[in-house]
Amino acid sequence: MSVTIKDVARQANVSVATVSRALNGHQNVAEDVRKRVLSVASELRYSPHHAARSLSSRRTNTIGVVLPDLYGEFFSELMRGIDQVARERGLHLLVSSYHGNPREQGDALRAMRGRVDGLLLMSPFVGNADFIAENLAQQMPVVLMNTATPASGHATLSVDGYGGAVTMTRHLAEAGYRRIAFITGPEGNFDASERLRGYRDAMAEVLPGIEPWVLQGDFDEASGHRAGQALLAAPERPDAVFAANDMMALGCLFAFNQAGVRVPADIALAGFDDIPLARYVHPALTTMRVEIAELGARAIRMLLDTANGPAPQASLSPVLVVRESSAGPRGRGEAMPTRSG
Amino acid sequence: MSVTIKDVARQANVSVATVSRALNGHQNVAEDVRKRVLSVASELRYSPHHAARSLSSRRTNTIGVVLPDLYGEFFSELMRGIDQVARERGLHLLVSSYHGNPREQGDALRAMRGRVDGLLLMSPFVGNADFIAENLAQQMPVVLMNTATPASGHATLSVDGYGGAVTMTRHLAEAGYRRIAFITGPEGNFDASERLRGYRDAMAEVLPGIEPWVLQGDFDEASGHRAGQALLAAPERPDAVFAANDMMALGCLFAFNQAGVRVPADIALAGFDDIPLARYVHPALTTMRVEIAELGARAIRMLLDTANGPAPQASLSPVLVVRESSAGPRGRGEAMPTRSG
DNA sequence: CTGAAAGCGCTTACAG
DNA sequence: CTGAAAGCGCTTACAG
Repeated sequence: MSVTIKDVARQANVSVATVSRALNGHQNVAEDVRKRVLSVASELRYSPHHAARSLSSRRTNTIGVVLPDLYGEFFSELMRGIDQVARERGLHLLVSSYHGNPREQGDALRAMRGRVDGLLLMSPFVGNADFIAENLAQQMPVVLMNTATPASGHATLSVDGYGGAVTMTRHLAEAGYRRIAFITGPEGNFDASERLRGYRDAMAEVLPGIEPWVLQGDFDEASGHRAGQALLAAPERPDAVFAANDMMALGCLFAFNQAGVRVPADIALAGFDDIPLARYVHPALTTMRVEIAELGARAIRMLLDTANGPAPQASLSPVLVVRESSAGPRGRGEAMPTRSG
Repeated sequence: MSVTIKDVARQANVSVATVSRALNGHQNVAEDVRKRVLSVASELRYSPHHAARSLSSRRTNTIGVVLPDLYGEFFSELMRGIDQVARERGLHLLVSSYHGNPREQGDALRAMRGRVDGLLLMSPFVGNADFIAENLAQQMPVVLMNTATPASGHATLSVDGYGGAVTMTRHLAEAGYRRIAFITGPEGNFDASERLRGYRDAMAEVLPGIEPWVLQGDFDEASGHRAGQALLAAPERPDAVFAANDMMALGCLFAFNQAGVRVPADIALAGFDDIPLARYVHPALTTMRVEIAELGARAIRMLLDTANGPAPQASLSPVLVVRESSAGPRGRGEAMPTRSG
């Protein structure tokens, strides 16, 4: 058996109540008693039993984080932002991912009961507001990240994918590209649909004579690679490709490299997210920078600082980062004037 | 207040003991009673309070994972392997990272008490065996990953960094390279020192007339970039660079690209780990493949399956993956016979 | 097959 | 400032 508060109390000749107070820094403990307790505790290598403590105190000092996935740069960065704030405030994180499976998401959500004081949830499935309501414990404070939940009454923090896609599409058009293909993310995904919507609206606005050209992807490298190959096999190739995220843009770039297609001389390329890798590939990738770590940090602060007021709703605007992969088709960065409109 | 086992018991007209048995799938519950209990529980959206359950059952169904860091492809892959096995066995993970800070490592280790049934620990500091012993709860089952702990009596699973570095150094020598520089990892790091040792021994063996050439790095991209610049500024440049991990190799590649130095025509390059990115950069990176996810999966299986027998010690051998970045200096992959020996 | 009761290791009013 | 005691929400021998 490991050492409990009783062992410390016995050894220090005080009650368990006093040990508890001394260890938790309460003021109503005599200084010499406090010292004795602390010294006995450290001598015995006492460490409070977490479950017991949280059962009686009704607090866990832990924040739950439920994400669709954990792998890849995006989630890695997101966790970094969340982790840093948690650390500053002395909180632990209980992380759970559900691999896109709604049943597992429900399990994960329910498994958080009695383990966390609040929840950060990313659930980018369109139309799952009811699902969230059903699986969320009634009183659990929560902040939804990049989650489509109209009028859910929950606090939300999102990346403005629509605005970002508009900006990128305009940039490509202004750089002189016309046949701009778009590789979209998974169906039913909130981020994916927002970015696609931005691409379509911007195309209609700045290149009204040109049909939007959309290829299906699912946000991973392999799907970008397949889309790249499909584009090369098309009767008429695009002169620019805008992928809904950087991972797909990299897969696409790989396909172009293999086929000997030069970027941007033959086809320009752009992504979305600005993962660290984007600047290391050759040519470096033009993309929309999303401050992913900042998204995580702001979400957890929102959770901790929103006492009982109305649920705040906020969004982060991505920033255009122009690199080599979208240098103008007539030379390096020489933008052709837009003929359209 | 949220709904507890008492509410379910009252509503189903049975005792809490029976509810507990029904919910936990014990056999000694009448079928109709079980059905009634389950239906009431789901109707009430009952979900057991984790802390209470683990306090009384003395099991948490949770495995603790304590890592130096959480960011980057290596840890992402490692977590994927661990997570998959945990999922298969219905276990949760409590993940904690200590950012290389030994005090935080001690905190993380002690914070696991009463929260986990077993522990996976990666502590790549040389000579920290005492530290681990002091901060590990006495009876806690643990598997150490890539941790230097001679005769610690704990189960360990490691990557054979020494053997891997020997293999890579021989490969470069056989491909005809002579002035092979090595970018090493952080001082006092077990993996780093094993890889460096392999490089030195292999150099002495296959290129006895040539001085080893070691640059300091710390396993991240930026340090590889700095090392690459330092190498380019040297009076006589190397004809190959072997970085102790892929991230530093990528940083180095970036420095070479910026300076217009061609890889492998001017200088060959090799890394270690085979992160997913290694095949996406241009030119694709020669490296030692470490099955990182497999390392995690095997470690957790070791933890779960090692009942009370002697602590097993195992290691994984990396595999040489030759890609464009180390094509022979006289042409594509034409290896020059080794003159040495 | 079922229930009453003890107990897991803490925290926190309540008295003093 | 300190202690005795109740209680957090469960599980599990122990009886029956």
